[in-house]
Amino acid sequence: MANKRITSQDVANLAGVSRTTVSLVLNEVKGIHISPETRQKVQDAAEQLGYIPNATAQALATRRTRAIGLVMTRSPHHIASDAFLPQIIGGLLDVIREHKLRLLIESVDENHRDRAYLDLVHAKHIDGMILLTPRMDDAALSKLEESDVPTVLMGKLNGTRLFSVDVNNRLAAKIAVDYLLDLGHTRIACISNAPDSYSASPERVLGYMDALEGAGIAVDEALIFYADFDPQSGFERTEALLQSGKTFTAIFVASDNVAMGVKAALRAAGRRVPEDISIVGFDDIPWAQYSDPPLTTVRLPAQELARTACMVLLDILQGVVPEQKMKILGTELVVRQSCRKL
Amino acid sequence: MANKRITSQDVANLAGVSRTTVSLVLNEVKGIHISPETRQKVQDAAEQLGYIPNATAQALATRRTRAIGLVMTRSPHHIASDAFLPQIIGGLLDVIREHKLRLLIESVDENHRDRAYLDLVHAKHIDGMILLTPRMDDAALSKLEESDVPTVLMGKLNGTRLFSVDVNNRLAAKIAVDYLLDLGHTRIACISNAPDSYSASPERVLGYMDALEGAGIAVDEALIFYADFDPQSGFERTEALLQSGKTFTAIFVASDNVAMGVKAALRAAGRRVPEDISIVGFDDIPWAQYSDPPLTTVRLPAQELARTACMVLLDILQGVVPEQKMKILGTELVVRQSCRKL
DNA sequence: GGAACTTACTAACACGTTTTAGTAACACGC
DNA sequence: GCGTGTTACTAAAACGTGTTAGTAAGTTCC
Repeated sequence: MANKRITSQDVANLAGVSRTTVSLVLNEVKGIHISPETRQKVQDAAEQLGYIPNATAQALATRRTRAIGLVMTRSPHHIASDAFLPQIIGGLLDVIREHKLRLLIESVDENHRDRAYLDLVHAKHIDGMILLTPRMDDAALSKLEESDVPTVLMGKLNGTRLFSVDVNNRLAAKIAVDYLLDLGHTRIACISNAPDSYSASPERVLGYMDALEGAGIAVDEALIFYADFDPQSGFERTEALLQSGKTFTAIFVASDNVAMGVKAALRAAGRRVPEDISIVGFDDIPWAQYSDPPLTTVRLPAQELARTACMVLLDILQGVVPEQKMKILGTELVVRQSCRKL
Repeated sequence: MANKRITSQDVANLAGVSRTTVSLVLNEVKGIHISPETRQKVQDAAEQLGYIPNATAQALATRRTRAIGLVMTRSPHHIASDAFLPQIIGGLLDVIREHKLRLLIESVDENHRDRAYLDLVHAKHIDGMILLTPRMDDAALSKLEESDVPTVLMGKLNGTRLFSVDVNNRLAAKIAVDYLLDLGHTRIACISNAPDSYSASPERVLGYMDALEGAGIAVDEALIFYADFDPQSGFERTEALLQSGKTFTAIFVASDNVAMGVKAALRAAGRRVPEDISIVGFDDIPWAQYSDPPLTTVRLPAQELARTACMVLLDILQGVVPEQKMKILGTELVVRQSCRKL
């Protein structure tokens, strides 16, 4: 049934006009005069033939692919257990669909990411990109900054020229730890979400420190651990924390995903939540409210972040320069049942 | 810094050859004779200029976009809480990167999906597609079947001509319920993962029935509920189940994601897992092993499914016809601590 | 009643590649 | 010295669109 592709030429022939006219009518180019009758003829012909413009040819002619890329630098293993990814993709798809764009997912591996970012855009696969969880030590990023590739970061990066969308990680963490302090906890451990080369991680630890200092409590470095995104790493850090022999009555875990592992490790060690140990998480992934006990956590508006990042990128692509370099979205402490009053 | 795009013409000029030769050399076209010196000259020139072929132009000329689409028919809300999506994307990216392809994510909304599938391919955005959780009542699918668009289904669809990759949902469900029977349970409820228009859902319910019938237990329709992918729906169905007044000692929940809500509802009603109620899940999402108690569930090899689907699609794209219409991957009952012996 | 403008279109080029059809030069067999 | 092959390349067509520059006809202005 190899039905030949229908081109704008076919439409032109059927309508009895030139290909140019077809293009002008179907793209609703303004500032140009086409008679209503001709317009109708073209539309009818296109309809009748079921004409679908070839996106590739359009992209070549306009030098716009109408696609944006979501670029991740994490390993396939980390991607697979990222509870946020669906929310982010959901948010992006929302905006993208409205604007008739497409979404390309790319993961750039550690080794040759220096070229990869730029290549993506140079090869004209995408018009611009959204960069997820950028690392501060990423040399490739500085190349990106120098070029004029439309880019929006999800996450903060100190001293970058790039546009970004984020939450105030430090303040949100402080509020979470303040909550534990208010409940009377004074020995509070901290397990951060990721290695400290990922900007959100040290920010959240700083917020943890801010809270302690605000309460006049000395920070004990031995109570601070850095996990690695997934529950397993939370499990391991918690084992280390328990074996350290340090006493503590609460843990601030800067990632719900990691907190899953933390809770499992506590359970394995016979410590109950919240009776023995209180836990505050971070992110409010969809499973946080269904865990046992329901996790008290900081709600990070993942979908909103994605939506906003996408809208900023679209602005840039249309030549509109956003008024602010960095957009900060609000967070909210969601109190559930994983903490108790001392 | 608007550094002009470098084209193959630039490379040709620098190397002192024609554009054709550049193309022949860089694409390593075989069956053609180019002297080693010329070959070197071209490669040097390309290297020196940092030449990156324009993917759009290549796509137009070759009529291959080197992109495949992951198409979902679920709503943005469901996408956001889909614990599988990251695994699937991870699996796809694995294969795709090896083959220097790209991955396009598309969600097709309920309303106008009749055209949407075909348009994607006709517009030449993608060479082929992987369809996630297809619905049996999807009229658009039959149009897809008639066309010769390279497509692979993740999930089973009765009587389809399309290639598909799946697990044996029915058998896997039977094994899960057999396990509960072996533990001595006889009053076993069933909460399926999704409405029964999604093929996996009725399959799993059938497996549940198979097990009961195999044990000589009559199926009680009042113990069977259909959830809607997310934890919330599991919560609600469980409330309904509890209010029905029916007695039961175990629940087979055909989705870990839904099981999260089921457990929360049981907890809210004061029923403990596994002391009062045993639960077997399905999927083995990354959080199943970290829930409290760790969830006994059927491991569904999500990444492998995605990888396999992708490889089948690539075969089709290269003109290789897979020997089997349907590839079935194995599942495995992962026994943890959410069930007790009666 | 001619210059200036507007309307309604179209011819032809541009986008950057792949690929087909060729060509020129040289070798080989007889 | 003439066909036949082979080697090493190139000119030009093709892919399907967007867009610029132009044209012919009709209208308005004074």
